[in-house]
Amino acid sequence: MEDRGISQAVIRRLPRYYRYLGELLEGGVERISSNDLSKRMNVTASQIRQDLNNFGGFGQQGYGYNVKYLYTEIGKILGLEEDHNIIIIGAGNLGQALANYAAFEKRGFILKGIFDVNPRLAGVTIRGVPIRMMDELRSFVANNEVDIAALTIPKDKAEEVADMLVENGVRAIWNFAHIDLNLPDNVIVENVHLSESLMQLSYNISRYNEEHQK
Amino acid sequence: MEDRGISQAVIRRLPRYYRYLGELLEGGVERISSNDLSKRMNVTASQIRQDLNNFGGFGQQGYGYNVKYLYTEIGKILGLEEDHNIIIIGAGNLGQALANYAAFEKRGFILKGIFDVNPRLAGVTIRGVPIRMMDELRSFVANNEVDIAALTIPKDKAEEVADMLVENGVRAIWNFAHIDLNLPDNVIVENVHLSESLMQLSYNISRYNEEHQK
DNA sequence: TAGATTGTTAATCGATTAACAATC
DNA sequence: TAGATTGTTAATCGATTAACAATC
Repeated sequence: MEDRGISQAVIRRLPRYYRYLGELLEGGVERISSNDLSKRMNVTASQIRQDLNNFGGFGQQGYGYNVKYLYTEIGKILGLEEDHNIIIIGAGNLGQALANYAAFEKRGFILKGIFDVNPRLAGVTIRGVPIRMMDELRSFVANNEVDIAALTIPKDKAEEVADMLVENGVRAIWNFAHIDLNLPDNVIVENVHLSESLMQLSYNISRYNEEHQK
Repeated sequence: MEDRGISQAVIRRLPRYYRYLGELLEGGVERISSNDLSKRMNVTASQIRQDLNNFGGFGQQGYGYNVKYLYTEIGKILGLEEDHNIIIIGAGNLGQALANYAAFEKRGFILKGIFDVNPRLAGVTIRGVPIRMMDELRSFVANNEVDIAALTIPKDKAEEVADMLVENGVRAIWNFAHIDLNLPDNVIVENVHLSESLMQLSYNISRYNEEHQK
Protein backbone atom coordinates (compact mmCIF):
# COMPACT_ATOMS: atom_id res chain seq x y z
CA MET A 1 0.00 0.00 0.00
CA GLU A 2 1.88 3.05 -1.16
CA ASP A 3 0.73 6.56 -0.64
CA ARG A 4 -0.40 9.44 -2.73
CA GLY A 5 1.93 12.17 -1.72
CA ILE A 6 1.67 12.83 1.95
CA SER A 7 4.37 11.09 3.88
CA GLN A 8 3.64 8.68 6.69
CA ALA A 9 5.79 10.90 8.90
CA VAL A 10 3.08 13.54 8.61
CA ILE A 11 0.26 11.04 9.09
CA ARG A 12 1.84 9.69 12.25
CA ARG A 13 1.70 13.17 13.74
CA LEU A 14 -1.95 13.82 12.96
CA PRO A 15 -3.39 11.68 15.78
CA ARG A 16 -1.20 13.55 18.21
CA TYR A 17 -2.49 16.91 16.99
CA TYR A 18 -5.95 15.45 17.27
CA ARG A 19 -5.34 14.42 20.86
CA TYR A 20 -4.03 17.83 21.90
CA LEU A 21 -6.83 19.64 20.16
CA GLY A 22 -9.32 17.34 21.87
CA GLU A 23 -7.84 18.30 25.22
CA LEU A 24 -7.94 21.99 24.38
CA LEU A 25 -11.53 21.60 23.30
CA GLU A 26 -12.44 19.94 26.58
CA GLY A 27 -10.63 22.71 28.37
CA GLY A 28 -12.86 25.22 26.64
CA VAL A 29 -10.09 26.79 24.56
CA GLU A 30 -11.58 28.39 21.48
CA ARG A 31 -8.58 29.24 19.38
CA ILE A 32 -4.88 28.55 19.26
CA SER A 33 -1.92 29.74 17.23
CA SER A 34 0.62 27.35 15.75
CA ASN A 35 3.11 28.96 18.09
CA ASP A 36 1.19 28.23 21.28
CA LEU A 37 0.40 24.72 20.14
CA SER A 38 4.02 24.13 19.25
CA LYS A 39 5.09 24.98 22.79
CA ARG A 40 2.61 22.59 24.32
CA MET A 41 3.50 19.79 21.97
CA ASN A 42 7.23 20.31 21.80
CA VAL A 43 7.42 20.62 18.06
CA THR A 44 8.11 23.60 15.85
CA ALA A 45 5.31 25.92 14.81
CA SER A 46 6.64 25.62 11.31
CA GLN A 47 6.10 21.89 11.32
CA ILE A 48 2.54 22.26 12.50
CA ARG A 49 1.72 24.72 9.74
CA GLN A 50 3.48 22.63 7.11
CA ASP A 51 1.72 19.47 8.23
CA LEU A 52 -1.73 21.03 8.23
CA ASN A 53 -1.25 22.74 4.91
CA ASN A 54 -0.85 19.38 3.28
CA PHE A 55 -4.59 19.09 3.69
CA GLY A 56 -5.77 22.65 3.34
CA GLY A 57 -5.69 26.05 4.97
CA PHE A 58 -7.49 25.59 8.25
CA GLY A 59 -6.28 28.75 9.90
CA GLN A 60 -6.75 32.43 9.55
CA GLN A 61 -4.02 35.05 9.45
CA GLY A 62 -3.82 37.14 12.55
CA TYR A 63 -6.15 34.78 14.40
CA GLY A 64 -4.72 31.30 14.42
CA TYR A 65 -6.80 28.15 14.33
CA ASN A 66 -10.27 27.57 15.65
CA VAL A 67 -9.84 24.59 17.94
CA LYS A 68 -13.20 23.00 17.34
CA TYR A 69 -12.99 23.39 13.58
CA LEU A 70 -9.45 22.09 13.33
CA TYR A 71 -10.27 19.15 15.58
CA THR A 72 -13.19 18.21 13.38
CA GLU A 73 -11.21 18.58 10.18
CA ILE A 74 -8.36 16.41 11.40
CA GLY A 75 -10.93 13.86 12.49
CA LYS A 76 -12.28 13.84 8.95
CA ILE A 77 -8.82 13.47 7.48
CA LEU A 78 -8.16 10.52 9.76
CA GLY A 79 -11.39 8.91 8.65
CA LEU A 80 -12.99 9.09 12.06
CA GLU A 81 -16.25 10.37 10.62
CA GLU A 82 -17.00 7.03 9.04
CA ASP A 83 -17.67 3.93 11.05
CA HIS A 84 -15.26 1.02 10.83
CA ASN A 85 -16.34 -2.51 11.56
CA ILE A 86 -13.59 -4.31 13.37
CA ILE A 87 -13.05 -7.91 14.38
CA ILE A 88 -10.44 -9.31 16.70
CA ILE A 89 -8.74 -12.60 15.99
CA GLY A 90 -7.29 -14.03 19.17
CA ALA A 91 -9.12 -13.54 22.48
CA GLY A 92 -6.08 -13.79 24.73
CA ASN A 93 -5.26 -10.98 27.11
CA LEU A 94 -4.24 -8.67 24.35
CA GLY A 95 -7.29 -9.40 22.23
CA GLN A 96 -9.51 -8.88 25.25
CA ALA A 97 -7.72 -5.67 26.09
CA LEU A 98 -8.52 -4.33 22.64
CA ALA A 99 -12.08 -5.60 22.83
CA ASN A 100 -12.63 -3.83 26.13
CA TYR A 101 -11.14 -0.60 24.98
CA ALA A 102 -14.32 1.41 25.16
CA ALA A 103 -12.89 4.52 23.58
CA PHE A 104 -12.82 2.73 20.23
CA GLU A 105 -16.55 2.97 19.78
CA LYS A 106 -16.45 6.69 20.47
CA ARG A 107 -14.19 7.02 17.44
CA GLY A 108 -16.38 4.89 15.23
CA PHE A 109 -14.60 1.57 15.53
CA ILE A 110 -17.37 -0.93 16.04
CA LEU A 111 -16.54 -4.33 17.40
CA LYS A 112 -18.34 -6.91 15.30
CA GLY A 113 -16.69 -10.15 16.29
CA ILE A 114 -14.05 -11.88 18.39
CA PHE A 115 -12.53 -15.22 17.46
CA ASP A 116 -10.37 -17.75 19.24
CA VAL A 117 -9.39 -21.40 19.09
CA ASN A 118 -9.95 -22.04 22.79
CA PRO A 119 -13.29 -23.91 23.22
CA ARG A 120 -13.50 -22.72 26.81
CA LEU A 121 -14.05 -19.20 25.52
CA ALA A 122 -16.91 -20.24 23.25
CA GLY A 123 -19.91 -18.10 23.94
CA VAL A 124 -18.18 -15.84 26.42
CA THR A 125 -19.26 -12.31 25.73
CA ILE A 126 -17.20 -9.13 25.75
CA ARG A 127 -19.08 -5.89 25.57
CA GLY A 128 -22.01 -7.76 24.15
CA VAL A 129 -20.01 -9.51 21.47
CA PRO A 130 -19.72 -13.29 21.76
CA ILE A 131 -16.39 -14.98 21.26
CA ARG A 132 -16.71 -17.30 18.29
CA MET A 133 -14.61 -20.28 17.34
CA MET A 134 -12.02 -19.93 14.61
CA ASP A 135 -13.78 -22.32 12.25
CA GLU A 136 -16.56 -19.78 11.92
CA LEU A 137 -14.18 -17.04 10.92
CA ARG A 138 -14.14 -17.60 7.19
CA SER A 139 -17.88 -17.55 6.72
CA PHE A 140 -18.27 -14.67 9.13
CA VAL A 141 -15.90 -12.54 7.15
CA ALA A 142 -17.42 -13.58 3.87
CA ASN A 143 -20.94 -12.72 5.05
CA ASN A 144 -20.30 -9.57 7.06
CA GLU A 145 -18.82 -6.24 6.26
CA VAL A 146 -15.46 -6.28 8.04
CA ASP A 147 -13.24 -3.24 7.58
CA ILE A 148 -10.43 -4.04 9.97
CA ALA A 149 -9.15 -7.27 11.45
CA ALA A 150 -6.93 -7.05 14.51
CA LEU A 151 -4.57 -10.01 14.69
CA THR A 152 -3.62 -10.90 18.24
CA ILE A 153 -2.57 -14.46 17.61
CA PRO A 154 0.79 -16.25 17.72
CA LYS A 155 3.10 -15.48 14.84
CA ASP A 156 3.07 -18.99 13.39
CA LYS A 157 -0.66 -18.74 12.65
CA ALA A 158 -0.71 -15.11 11.60
CA GLU A 159 0.30 -15.40 7.95
CA GLU A 160 -2.18 -18.17 7.26
CA VAL A 161 -5.07 -16.38 8.95
CA ALA A 162 -4.20 -13.10 7.26
CA ASP A 163 -4.20 -14.74 3.84
CA MET A 164 -7.59 -16.24 4.52
CA LEU A 165 -9.01 -12.92 5.67
CA VAL A 166 -7.74 -11.14 2.60
CA GLU A 167 -9.13 -13.88 0.38
CA ASN A 168 -12.50 -13.17 1.92
CA GLY A 169 -12.46 -9.46 1.45
CA VAL A 170 -10.69 -7.90 4.43
CA ARG A 171 -8.61 -4.96 3.25
CA ALA A 172 -6.99 -3.72 6.44
CA ILE A 173 -5.10 -5.54 9.15
CA TRP A 174 -3.96 -4.31 12.52
CA ASN A 175 -1.15 -6.74 13.17
CA PHE A 176 0.11 -7.50 16.66
CA ALA A 177 1.86 -10.74 15.70
CA HIS A 178 5.64 -10.65 15.63
CA ILE A 179 5.93 -11.19 11.95
CA ASP A 180 5.85 -9.14 8.79
CA LEU A 181 2.79 -10.17 6.86
CA ASN A 182 3.26 -10.75 3.21
CA LEU A 183 0.09 -9.48 1.62
CA PRO A 184 -1.02 -7.95 -1.67
CA ASP A 185 -0.32 -4.27 -2.22
CA ASN A 186 -3.93 -3.29 -1.89
CA VAL A 187 -4.12 -4.51 1.69
CA ILE A 188 -3.30 -1.99 4.40
CA VAL A 189 -1.26 -3.32 7.29
CA GLU A 190 -0.52 -1.44 10.47
CA ASN A 191 1.98 -3.21 12.68
CA VAL A 192 2.26 -2.98 16.44
CA HIS A 193 5.37 -4.85 17.43
CA LEU A 194 5.52 -4.59 21.20
CA SER A 195 8.74 -6.52 21.57
CA GLU A 196 10.46 -4.15 19.17
CA SER A 197 9.24 -1.21 21.17
CA LEU A 198 10.63 -2.77 24.32
CA MET A 199 13.97 -3.40 22.64
CA GLN A 200 14.18 0.21 21.60
CA LEU A 201 13.62 1.14 25.21
CA SER A 202 16.28 -1.32 26.26
CA TYR A 203 18.74 0.17 23.77
CA ASN A 204 18.18 3.64 25.15
CA ILE A 205 18.72 2.42 28.69
CA SER A 206 22.03 0.84 27.73
CA ARG A 207 23.16 3.96 25.95
CA TYR A 208 22.28 6.08 28.92
CA ASN A 209 24.09 3.77 31.32
CA GLU A 210 27.15 3.78 29.12
CA GLU A 211 27.26 7.53 28.99
CA HIS A 212 27.07 7.69 32.74
CA GLN A 213 29.54 4.85 33.38
CA LYS A 214 26.97 2.99 35.41
CA MET B 1 16.60 11.86 26.74
CA GLU B 2 18.58 12.86 23.71
CA ASP B 3 20.95 10.64 21.88
CA ARG B 4 24.62 10.39 21.25
CA GLY B 5 24.79 10.30 17.54
CA ILE B 6 22.90 7.38 16.18
CA SER B 7 19.45 8.33 15.06
CA GLN B 8 16.34 6.70 16.44
CA ALA B 9 15.46 5.81 12.86
CA VAL B 10 18.38 3.40 12.89
CA ILE B 11 17.57 2.08 16.36
CA ARG B 12 14.01 1.34 15.38
CA ARG B 13 15.29 -0.94 12.63
CA LEU B 14 17.65 -2.95 14.82
CA PRO B 15 14.98 -5.10 16.47
CA ARG B 16 13.72 -6.02 13.05
CA TYR B 17 17.16 -7.11 11.91
CA TYR B 18 17.40 -9.02 15.14
CA ARG B 19 14.14 -10.79 14.45
CA TYR B 20 15.11 -11.80 10.93
CA LEU B 21 18.53 -12.98 12.02
CA GLY B 22 16.89 -15.02 14.77
CA GLU B 23 14.70 -16.70 12.19
CA LEU B 24 17.66 -17.40 9.93
CA LEU B 25 19.54 -18.82 12.89
CA GLU B 26 16.65 -21.11 13.73
CA GLY B 27 16.53 -22.13 10.11
CA GLY B 28 20.16 -23.17 10.33
CA VAL B 29 21.46 -20.49 7.98
CA GLU B 30 25.10 -19.81 8.72
CA ARG B 31 25.88 -16.72 6.73
CA ILE B 32 24.06 -14.06 4.78
CA SER B 33 24.99 -11.14 2.56
CA SER B 34 23.47 -7.71 2.94
CA ASN B 35 21.98 -8.26 -0.48
CA ASP B 36 20.15 -11.47 0.41
CA LEU B 37 18.97 -10.03 3.69
CA SER B 38 17.75 -6.90 1.94
CA LYS B 39 15.57 -8.98 -0.35
CA ARG B 40 13.98 -10.84 2.54
CA MET B 41 13.38 -7.70 4.54
CA ASN B 42 12.37 -5.37 1.75
CA VAL B 43 14.96 -2.75 2.46
CA THR B 44 18.07 -1.76 0.53
CA ALA B 45 21.33 -3.58 1.09
CA SER B 46 22.94 -0.20 1.40
CA GLN B 47 20.76 0.69 4.33
CA ILE B 48 21.60 -2.53 6.12
CA ARG B 49 25.32 -1.95 5.72
CA GLN B 50 25.04 1.69 6.75
CA ASP B 51 22.97 0.83 9.78
CA LEU B 52 25.31 -1.88 10.99
CA ASN B 53 28.41 0.18 10.41
CA ASN B 54 27.18 2.68 12.93
CA PHE B 55 28.18 0.09 15.49
CA GLY B 56 31.16 -1.59 13.91
CA GLY B 57 32.24 -3.79 11.05
CA PHE B 58 30.47 -7.07 11.64
CA GLY B 59 30.91 -8.49 8.18
CA GLN B 60 33.69 -9.76 6.03
CA GLN B 61 34.37 -8.82 2.44
CA GLY B 62 33.59 -11.55 0.00
CA TYR B 63 31.74 -13.53 2.64
CA GLY B 64 28.97 -11.47 4.12
CA TYR B 65 27.81 -11.71 7.71
CA ASN B 66 27.94 -14.65 10.04
CA VAL B 67 24.33 -14.99 11.19
CA LYS B 68 25.03 -16.20 14.70
CA TYR B 69 27.69 -13.58 15.32
CA LEU B 70 25.63 -10.70 13.96
CA TYR B 71 22.59 -11.83 15.91
CA THR B 72 24.58 -11.85 19.12
CA GLU B 73 26.17 -8.48 18.43
CA ILE B 74 22.85 -6.80 17.71
CA GLY B 75 21.50 -8.37 20.89
CA LYS B 76 24.36 -6.73 22.79
CA ILE B 77 23.74 -3.38 21.15
CA LEU B 78 20.08 -3.60 22.13
CA GLY B 79 21.06 -4.35 25.69
CA LEU B 80 19.54 -7.82 25.67
CA GLU B 81 22.59 -9.32 27.35
CA GLU B 82 21.81 -7.61 30.62
CA ASP B 83 18.74 -8.40 32.64
CA HIS B 84 16.08 -5.76 33.14
CA ASN B 85 13.75 -5.80 36.09
CA ILE B 86 10.32 -4.71 35.01
CA ILE B 87 7.14 -3.88 36.89
CA ILE B 88 3.69 -3.35 35.47
CA ILE B 89 1.40 -0.68 36.83
CA GLY B 90 -2.18 -1.51 35.97
CA ALA B 91 -3.35 -5.13 35.91
CA GLY B 92 -6.18 -4.68 33.46
CA ASN B 93 -6.28 -6.72 30.29
CA LEU B 94 -3.38 -4.90 28.77
CA GLY B 95 -1.25 -5.16 31.89
CA GLN B 96 -2.05 -8.84 32.15
CA ALA B 97 -1.26 -9.33 28.50
CA LEU B 98 2.20 -7.88 29.06
CA ALA B 99 2.64 -9.89 32.27
CA ASN B 100 1.81 -13.09 30.46
CA TYR B 101 4.04 -12.41 27.56
CA ALA B 102 6.46 -15.24 28.23
CA ALA B 103 8.95 -14.25 25.57
CA PHE B 104 9.99 -11.30 27.71
CA GLU B 105 11.90 -13.43 30.13
CA LYS B 106 13.79 -15.08 27.29
CA ARG B 107 15.12 -11.64 26.41
CA GLY B 108 16.09 -10.80 29.97
CA PHE B 109 13.05 -8.78 30.99
CA ILE B 110 12.21 -10.09 34.43
CA LEU B 111 8.80 -9.39 35.86
CA LYS B 112 9.23 -8.23 39.43
CA GLY B 113 5.87 -6.78 40.32
CA ILE B 114 2.34 -5.99 39.18
CA PHE B 115 0.22 -3.29 40.76
CA ASP B 116 -3.42 -2.32 40.59
CA VAL B 117 -6.04 -0.37 42.50
CA ASN B 118 -8.67 -3.09 42.29
CA PRO B 119 -8.85 -4.91 45.67
CA ARG B 120 -10.38 -7.92 43.99
CA LEU B 121 -7.07 -8.54 42.25
CA ALA B 122 -5.11 -8.44 45.52
CA GLY B 123 -3.02 -11.56 45.84
CA VAL B 124 -3.91 -12.91 42.41
CA THR B 125 -0.75 -14.28 40.88
CA ILE B 126 0.46 -14.00 37.30
CA ARG B 127 3.38 -16.17 36.35
CA GLY B 128 4.29 -16.45 39.98
CA VAL B 129 4.14 -12.72 40.62
CA PRO B 130 1.41 -11.50 42.97
CA ILE B 131 -0.64 -8.45 42.08
CA ARG B 132 -0.04 -5.83 44.75
CA MET B 133 -2.12 -2.84 45.69
CA MET B 134 -1.11 0.59 44.50
CA ASP B 135 -0.39 1.88 47.99
CA GLU B 136 2.54 -0.51 48.16
CA LEU B 137 4.04 0.81 44.94
CA ARG B 138 6.13 3.62 46.35
CA SER B 139 7.95 1.54 48.93
CA PHE B 140 8.33 -1.36 46.50
CA VAL B 141 10.08 0.84 44.00
CA ALA B 142 12.20 2.48 46.66
CA ASN B 143 13.32 -0.86 48.04
CA ASN B 144 13.75 -2.89 44.88
CA GLU B 145 15.83 -2.48 41.82
CA VAL B 146 13.33 -1.55 39.12
CA ASP B 147 14.72 -0.81 35.68
CA ILE B 148 11.53 -0.41 33.69
CA ALA B 149 7.97 0.44 34.67
CA ALA B 150 5.22 -0.34 32.19
CA LEU B 151 2.29 2.02 32.62
CA THR B 152 -1.00 0.45 31.62
CA ILE B 153 -3.27 2.74 33.58
CA PRO B 154 -5.80 5.40 32.57
CA LYS B 155 -4.30 8.63 31.31
CA ASP B 156 -5.56 10.77 34.19
CA LYS B 157 -3.46 8.83 36.69
CA ALA B 158 -0.43 8.33 34.49
CA GLU B 159 1.41 11.59 35.05
CA GLU B 160 1.08 11.41 38.82
CA VAL B 161 2.22 7.81 39.01
CA ALA B 162 5.10 8.44 36.63
CA ASP B 163 6.31 11.36 38.73
CA MET B 164 6.24 9.22 41.82
CA LEU B 165 8.13 6.41 40.14
CA VAL B 166 10.82 8.76 38.92
CA GLU B 167 11.10 10.32 42.36
CA ASN B 168 11.82 6.86 43.68
CA GLY B 169 14.49 5.98 41.19
CA VAL B 170 12.82 4.54 38.10
CA ARG B 171 14.67 5.71 35.02
CA ALA B 172 12.73 4.13 32.17
CA ILE B 173 9.03 4.06 31.43
CA TRP B 174 7.14 2.04 28.87
CA ASN B 175 4.07 4.18 28.52
CA PHE B 176 0.77 2.82 27.21
CA ALA B 177 -1.35 5.66 28.59
CA HIS B 178 -2.74 8.11 26.04
CA ILE B 179 -0.76 11.02 27.26
CA ASP B 180 2.69 12.50 26.78
CA LEU B 181 4.51 12.22 30.07
CA ASN B 182 6.37 15.27 31.18
CA LEU B 183 9.47 13.90 32.83
CA PRO B 184 13.07 14.99 33.42
CA ASP B 185 15.52 14.60 30.58
CA ASN B 186 17.34 11.73 32.19
CA VAL B 187 14.25 9.53 32.15
CA ILE B 188 13.74 7.35 29.12
CA VAL B 189 10.19 7.08 27.86
CA GLU B 190 8.99 4.73 25.17
CA ASN B 191 5.41 5.38 24.13
CA VAL B 192 2.96 2.86 22.73
CA HIS B 193 -0.10 4.77 21.70
CA LEU B 194 -2.49 2.16 20.36
CA SER B 195 -5.23 4.60 19.47
CA GLU B 196 -2.80 6.60 17.35
CA SER B 197 -1.76 3.46 15.57
CA LEU B 198 -5.39 2.67 14.84
CA MET B 199 -5.99 6.18 13.54
CA GLN B 200 -3.07 5.86 11.18
CA LEU B 201 -4.64 2.67 9.89
CA SER B 202 -7.95 4.46 9.54
CA TYR B 203 -6.31 7.26 7.58
CA ASN B 204 -4.79 4.82 5.16
CA ILE B 205 -8.12 3.10 4.65
CA SER B 206 -9.78 6.40 3.83
CA ARG B 207 -7.05 7.33 1.43
CA TYR B 208 -7.33 4.00 -0.30
CA ASN B 209 -11.08 4.26 -0.59
CA GLU B 210 -10.82 7.76 -2.01
CA GLU B 211 -8.36 6.68 -4.63
CA HIS B 212 -10.67 3.91 -5.70
CA GLN B 213 -13.83 6.02 -5.53
CA LYS B 214 -15.40 3.61 -3.10
C1' DT C 1 44.11 -15.54 -8.35
C1' DA C 2 39.21 -14.22 -9.50
C1' DG C 3 34.84 -13.36 -7.50
C1' DA C 4 32.16 -11.68 -4.03
C1' DT C 5 30.87 -8.55 -0.81
C1' DT C 6 31.95 -5.43 2.65
C1' DG C 7 32.92 -0.67 4.59
C1' DT C 8 32.74 3.92 3.36
C1' DT C 9 32.56 8.07 0.62
C1' DA C 10 29.77 10.79 -2.43
C1' DA C 11 25.25 11.90 -4.52
C1' DT C 12 20.47 12.17 -4.03
C1' DC C 13 16.38 12.57 -2.01
C1' DG C 14 13.09 13.95 1.47
C1' DA C 15 11.82 16.15 5.69
C1' DT C 16 12.36 19.91 8.82
C1' DT C 17 13.16 24.60 9.86
C1' DA C 18 13.52 29.45 8.80
C1' DA C 19 11.90 33.43 6.68
C1' DC C 20 8.64 36.48 4.97
C1' DA C 21 5.00 38.29 2.02
C1' DA C 22 0.03 37.91 2.16
C1' DT C 23 -3.89 38.91 4.74
C1' DC C 24 -7.16 38.72 8.44
C1' DT D 1 -4.94 50.97 10.69
C1' DA D 2 -1.43 48.20 13.28
C1' DG D 3 -0.49 43.76 15.02
C1' DA D 4 -0.67 39.06 14.68
C1' DT D 5 -0.32 34.99 12.47
C1' DT D 6 -1.04 32.23 8.63
C1' DG D 7 0.31 29.92 4.13
C1' DT D 8 4.12 29.14 1.37
C1' DT D 9 8.66 29.56 -0.63
C1' DA D 10 13.49 29.00 0.17
C1' DA D 11 17.36 27.19 2.97
C1' DT D 12 19.08 23.71 5.81
C1' DC D 13 19.59 19.56 7.69
C1' DG D 14 19.45 14.58 7.95
C1' DA D 15 18.55 10.13 6.07
C1' DT D 16 18.68 7.06 2.23
C1' DT D 17 20.68 5.27 -1.84
C1' DA D 18 24.35 4.65 -5.16
C1' DA D 19 28.93 3.78 -6.26
C1' DC D 20 33.27 1.87 -5.74
C1' DA D 21 37.82 1.02 -3.77
C1' DA D 22 39.43 -2.11 -0.23
C1' DT D 23 39.90 -6.73 0.97
C1' DC D 24 38.62 -11.35 2.24
